[in-house]
Amino acid sequence: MEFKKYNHLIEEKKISDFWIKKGLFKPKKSKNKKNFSIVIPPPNITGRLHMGHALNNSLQDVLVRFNRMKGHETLWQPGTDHAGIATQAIVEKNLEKEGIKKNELGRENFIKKVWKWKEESGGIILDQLKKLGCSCDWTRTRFTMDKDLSEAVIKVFVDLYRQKLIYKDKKLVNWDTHLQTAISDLEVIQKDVQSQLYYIDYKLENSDNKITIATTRPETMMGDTAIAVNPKDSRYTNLIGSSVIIPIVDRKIKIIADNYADPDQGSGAVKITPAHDFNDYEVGKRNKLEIINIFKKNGKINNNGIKEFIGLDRFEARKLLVSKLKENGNLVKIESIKNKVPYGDRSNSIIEPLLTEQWFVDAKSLSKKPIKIVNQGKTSFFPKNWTKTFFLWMKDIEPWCISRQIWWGHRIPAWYDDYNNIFVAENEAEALKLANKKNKNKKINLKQETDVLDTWFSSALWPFATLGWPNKTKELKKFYPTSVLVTGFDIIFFWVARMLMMGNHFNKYTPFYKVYVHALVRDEKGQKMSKSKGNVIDPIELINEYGADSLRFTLISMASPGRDVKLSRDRVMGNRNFITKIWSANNFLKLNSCKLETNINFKSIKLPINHWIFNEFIKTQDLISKNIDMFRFDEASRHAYQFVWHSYCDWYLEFLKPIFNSKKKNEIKEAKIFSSFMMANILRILHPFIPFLTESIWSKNKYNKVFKEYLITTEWPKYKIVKKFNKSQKDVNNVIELISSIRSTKAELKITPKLFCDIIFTEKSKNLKKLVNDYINLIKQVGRVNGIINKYTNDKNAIDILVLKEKLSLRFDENIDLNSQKLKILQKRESIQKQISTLNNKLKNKAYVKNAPKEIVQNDKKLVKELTIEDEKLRSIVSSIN
RNA sequence: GGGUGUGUAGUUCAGUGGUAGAACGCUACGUUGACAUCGUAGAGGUCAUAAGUUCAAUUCUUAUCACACCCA
Repeated sequence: MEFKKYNHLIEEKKISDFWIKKGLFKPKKSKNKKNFSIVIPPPNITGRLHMGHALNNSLQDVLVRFNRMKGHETLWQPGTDHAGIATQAIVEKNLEKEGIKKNELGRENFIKKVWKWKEESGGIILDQLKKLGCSCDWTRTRFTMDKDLSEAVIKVFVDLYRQKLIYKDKKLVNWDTHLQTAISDLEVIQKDVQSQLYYIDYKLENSDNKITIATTRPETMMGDTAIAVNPKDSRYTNLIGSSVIIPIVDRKIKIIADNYADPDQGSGAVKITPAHDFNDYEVGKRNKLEIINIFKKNGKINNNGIKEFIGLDRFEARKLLVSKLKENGNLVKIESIKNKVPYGDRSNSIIEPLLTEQWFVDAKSLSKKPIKIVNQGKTSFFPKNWTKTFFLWMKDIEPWCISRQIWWGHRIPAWYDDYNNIFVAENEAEALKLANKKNKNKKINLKQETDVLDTWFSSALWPFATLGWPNKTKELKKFYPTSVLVTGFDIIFFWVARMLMMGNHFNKYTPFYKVYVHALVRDEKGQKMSKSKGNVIDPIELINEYGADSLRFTLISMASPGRDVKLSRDRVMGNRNFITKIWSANNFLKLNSCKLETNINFKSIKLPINHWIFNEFIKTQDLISKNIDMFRFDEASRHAYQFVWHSYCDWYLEFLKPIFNSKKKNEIKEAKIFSSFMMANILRILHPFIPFLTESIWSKNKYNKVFKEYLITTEWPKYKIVKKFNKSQKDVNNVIELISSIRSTKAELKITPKLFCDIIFTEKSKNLKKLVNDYINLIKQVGRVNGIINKYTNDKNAIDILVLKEKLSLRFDENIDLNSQKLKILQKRESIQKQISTLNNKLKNKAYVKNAPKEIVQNDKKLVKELTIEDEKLRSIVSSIN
């Protein structure tokens, strides 16, 4: 009979549609009244599924499916975020292709275009997650710009403002001149670059003396308001307080003393430009220096610059200024150095510190509660060393700049009157009320703040806003706090910390009990995947080629704590083979018309191999369960793989064959039912890892009739080890060892495996003899044995071997060459004797016998005895070969 | 500069204070109508280096080296 191959493309699509159509991803009232919930880290609407997503969501799905099967009422809350800057940039670019400019379109119309784009292209990544098998409750899909979520954002903003935890301030911020918006310090990437360090002479006023400073940004000289030297730097003490002239710019500034100047850096004197450097800004504040801003918002020189530079881009200005310095003889030297330069993570353009008015969250105040919560273990990180990283940042947190000068996002609910008074309220009507109170009897003209909020501001509310907050919904009651957050370490600060701040501020409870932090997915050489390196593996491509199950199983099995996932195509292929193996094992059951029609009555199970496989299964089931609970996905999947392939397929199915070939009707019947029963249970324990294949086989085998459920909602197996089965479990393990010994002996003797042999007992071998007799039918077929010869003949074609420390002889029908075997035994003896002697040396050591635990010493003694006996038996075998 | 993590078989990784494991790869051989996307057998390790603690260290401590990441 020939079977169809498993077609993952067809099956996965079919099963996925089926689950969704039947609504099986929705939370289902639980009998045990326990709840389990996860909120998805919302991918942004411009995103496409990459390996990081695939790993992140495969792991969540394991947890979700596992807990659903455990009978908990389970919600996996999906959704996307609006990615303010990224989305605006894409839509803007698309419009430009049509010749439409954003500013001509106007704010309102532009936002309409963004929504249109979102409806058309913003859901792709969610469809990709469905393809991966994610069992989110898709009917609850949320978007950070949804009406209710936006209301939550506004409420949070207003509340925090009233609590003075949000404020407006004029500060130096990270300004992206390309996007023309402020960004938070987390969105700035410090990159190592090769730069030029310019040494420039500033002439002292009324003197021919000069002072040399070093800078990588000569153009900012136009904004210089001092030169700082270290008060302890004896080279300059006499110059403190005197004035110098900025070359080219021709403006007078003072030399001041400030500890910021490092005598060992450059010349020890440093120019101070408070408007364009964070450190200089502090120096300026300390010394009450003037602040001269020389840049426009697009990075071009403004009217504060010298005449011929106005309107030049910052880099052109630098070039021109350097050439002028050279001409004038002010440039001492240029040094090539490595330094860090700030870049915007979205625009990849150099960030300019710029003095502007922005909105800030008092992160310091909001950080206190999360620090406490994590300290108390109410939210805990796994692996736990991330706690330290979290604290390090949290305890040294800076105000969070939340305003963005873009259009797409939550517009800040603040209104200004003509006198620039600020009124923060949930809507304009409320703001007007406030304004009326303030400006009695005056005519009021309100204008809303044009800035929008940082996307992460709304993401910070994700765990409760998606559940209906601020309304007291039943979802909020049931599923908040969420059970676990699964995320990559790269967004611990961006997202996790901020959710902890907001969650703990606005709710009685912390947003999640546990945070499982997984690693990065890299390529097989351990390199970060990036488009520029061209080593990106597209998960969708792998899914199409090998199936979602194969990809999932690979990622899950490689998710060891604290280690990056090094993914290669070969590995996915290997796991595809595992999928195929299960499929073909099921074909074997079908071929033998194995069927499960009712549940199993364990008392009626007689066959030792069934006892064996069952107890081995229980061991596996418990290991998987325990390991998933401990977030050891790698271990869990390893045990599953090991059991299914090497116990069920390699041995159990082989042991079934002699039974199916026999004429014992009762045994055949039991074997057919029990093998199916075990298959059903295998499908159950594998389901969280490889949901598609398992559900597909489950439905084809009609197991839902017995278990009254689809696989996805069936119970996680709850069976316990049957003690009565222990004897046969041990026996079958011994039979396996015997058969393995026979096989390796044949291989060592270079006898074709095809050949059958006889078993002869040459000495008492009481236990072994009984075992062989009891299991002779299995041994005959699986071990290729003719039978047992009870009479010992000194046969030249026979060889003695040790199995389970007892001796037995294998007799072959053709001449055998014992020499290779002899060599093998001699090697074995050598290793045994070495072991014996190390053990004896240990036992001679009085300190060891005195200090080591008794069991250990006892065990050593026992081992010496056993090894000595084994060695003696091997010796006699060798001598018999002679 | 500060911090974190990782060095175990050819590769990717588990693991343990007291006999070193898996998967993939490799080699040889193919016997059974589930499976060649397979089966059987096998080779392969000074557990990064050094010192210390201990009766005993691959495991604990410290230092060094290498690599990766985070923060400044």
